[in-house]
Amino acid sequence: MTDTKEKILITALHLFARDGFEAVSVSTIAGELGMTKGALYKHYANKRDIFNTMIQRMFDLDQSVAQKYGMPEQNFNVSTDGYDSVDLAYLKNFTLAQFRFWTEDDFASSIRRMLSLEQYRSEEMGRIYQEMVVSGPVQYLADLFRAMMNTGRMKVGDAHSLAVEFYSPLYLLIAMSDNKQEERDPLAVLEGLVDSFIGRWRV
Amino acid sequence: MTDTKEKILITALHLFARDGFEAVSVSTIAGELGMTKGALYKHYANKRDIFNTMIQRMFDLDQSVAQKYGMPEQNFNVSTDGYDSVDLAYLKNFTLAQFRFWTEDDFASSIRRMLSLEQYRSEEMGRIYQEMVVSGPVQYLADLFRAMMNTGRMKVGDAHSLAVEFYSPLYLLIAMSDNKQEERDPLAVLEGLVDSFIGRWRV
DNA sequence: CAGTATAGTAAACGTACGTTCACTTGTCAA
DNA sequence: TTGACAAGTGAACGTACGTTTACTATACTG
Repeated sequence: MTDTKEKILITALHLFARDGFEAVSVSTIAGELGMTKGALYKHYANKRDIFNTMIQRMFDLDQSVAQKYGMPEQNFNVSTDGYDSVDLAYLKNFTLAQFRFWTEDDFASSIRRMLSLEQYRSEEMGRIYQEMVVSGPVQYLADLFRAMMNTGRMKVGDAHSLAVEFYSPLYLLIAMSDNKQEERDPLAVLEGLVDSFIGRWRV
Repeated sequence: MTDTKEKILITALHLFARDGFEAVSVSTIAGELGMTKGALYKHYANKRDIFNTMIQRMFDLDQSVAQKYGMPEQNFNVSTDGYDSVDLAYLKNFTLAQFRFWTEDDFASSIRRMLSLEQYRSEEMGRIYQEMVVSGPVQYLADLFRAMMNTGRMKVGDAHSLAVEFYSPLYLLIAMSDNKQEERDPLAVLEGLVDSFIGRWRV
């Protein structure tokens, strides 16, 4: 029962991430699982309910990942507390882990692609997508850099611009990884750029 | 006649850019223009024909823009000829113009958002999107940097990594600009980062 | 063992889709 | 003036959609 409900969620997520919510039919989801669409309504109230469950799952996952890597919780709301123990070297590990998370983790990668397809449909979806992988991380890093500058753990500069500079390669390389046939190892490129950044801004 | 056909194209493009091709109905497009859907088929063979015309228009536009700014033609195929007269200062102007083009030009901005919504639906759409605003520009810049290094117009380094470093802020700021309520001027941030890059890599 | 959820099927519901067609209108050249 | 053509209407086509319903088989629980 719970197993079937979970299979529906993951199957639907994969389809939504490729074609978008509206372009995927309930019949297709059910067919992919070898069942009829009627059975699907024993587990979810309607099509939108499947989608909403994914979003809820994503919010839950985000919190647990932030805790796992010891970073101050984002929860898609930036807080300026708890930055005291973070330095540039630790930030590097977190950044590489973030890349792997958004490209290799099946759920995270799928939800990211799905939300990128829904981001213009409503103000709410746009906000969620932005806070998850666009302006959210930038805002977060800017606050982090400001805190590090104030406590002498980093040279002083324009925190917002530096946040854009630091985060943008991660964002671009994630987008590039959606396309296969990439010859260069994106993780090596990312690591090189992070090292270069650290070399220029560490005290 | 030609005027109506053009209005249909632009109206459909705006709708496709917000909701995606499949989620927009022919009735909605016609209704937006105050006509019935039957009339629409006097101008386009079917719904897909409207979409294909947009793509063709985009390829045409890309060529003319590349010529306008005096850059060697991309045409979504990277060529290593014609890089001789380009230097880092000129590249800065081109980069700022590119940002304005992809965010302010109505057609370019709409087609970019539409293709981002279609990029996972087929291998072909993914390739077009990538070559237009993701790996295409990176490849192009890498070739450009290599040529500049070989002729002593730029310090020597890893061209591909530098291309990612140079292009990624542009790509991220374009994505951020899709979300309003941005307080900082993205063009100023971009210009600052480009200046910083030039300062580090000019001979 | 009887009874009651649970998880599934198959068919039907009304609605909306993309597309076609017969028909009407206006324009303009022969 | 007439006749062809371009552009639009509105209804109809068949199909597919999301959802509901009546029914069935299975499995746990008193």
